[in-house]
Amino acid sequence: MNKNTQKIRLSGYGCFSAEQSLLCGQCFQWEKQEDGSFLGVHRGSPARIFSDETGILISGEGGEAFWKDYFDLELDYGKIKNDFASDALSREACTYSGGIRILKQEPWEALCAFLISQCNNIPRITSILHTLRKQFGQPVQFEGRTLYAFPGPERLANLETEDLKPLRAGYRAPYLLAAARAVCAGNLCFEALRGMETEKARETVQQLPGVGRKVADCFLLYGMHDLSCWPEDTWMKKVASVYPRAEKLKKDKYAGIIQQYLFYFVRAHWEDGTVQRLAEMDRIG
DNA sequence: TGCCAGGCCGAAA
DNA sequence: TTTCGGCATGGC
Repeated sequence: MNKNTQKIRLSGYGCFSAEQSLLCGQCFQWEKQEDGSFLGVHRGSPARIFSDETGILISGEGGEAFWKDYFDLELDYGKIKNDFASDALSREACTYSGGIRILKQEPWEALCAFLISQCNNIPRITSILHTLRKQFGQPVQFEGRTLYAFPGPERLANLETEDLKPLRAGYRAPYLLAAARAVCAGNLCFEALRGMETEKARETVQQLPGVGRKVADCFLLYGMHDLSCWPEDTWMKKVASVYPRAEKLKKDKYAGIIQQYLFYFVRAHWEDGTVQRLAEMDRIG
């Protein structure tokens, strides 16, 4: 065990599943292990995360406050779910994906992840980001393995598109470089974005090439923890097509959390017709 | 071979 | 203001 590695147990917070929170598509750096734990690096700190009904077990670097902040454990998700689950589809989404918490991700990493996400699928996004970390990130030794921290903008800013060929990211690669250069040149400042109203922050980040409304909202929700953002995508358009209440939910203070519940549930239950049946019940009721 | 995947962009209507 | 094709890539 490294000298900085600690074992931390967090219990009594509820509404948390490592599996759901780390693999629901909001982040892409955690790898599931055979024992059910998850291995990854957050803000340069490697860790193994495990959760069950008794709480969360963390073995790794970074202290208790560091991981409590990442998982946003102080926010009362039980209350949010109670307020939200007033119809059949919402209740089902809460039951199915109620272990999801919106993580407080590192902003630069989240921005890159959702630049890569456009017109892409989760396994491939994960693969591209893994290659990016391995090619350009700082290696971190943990439990006898080599993990990789996410490369900072300064590492990417001086590269050329050709250097990113191994990522197989296609037309998205130049977007990463442009974002890195904007951050390094001071044209995009995450601290400044924190002080802005949502609309102004969205407008600012959309000035980057490759950032439209969807990528901007994903970045604001997952990277800046603006829980009011609703990153509407193809799946949520499917929800809206059968579920009129989706329009109202977009304006909720916790719209992002609700969107993530619905996204996870609908992605799993669209093809078997469950979503359509529940939405129909809501219309009749 | 064709279509789709947590879009964006610029041109044309 | 809306619509549409192209953009890289990989899996099915």
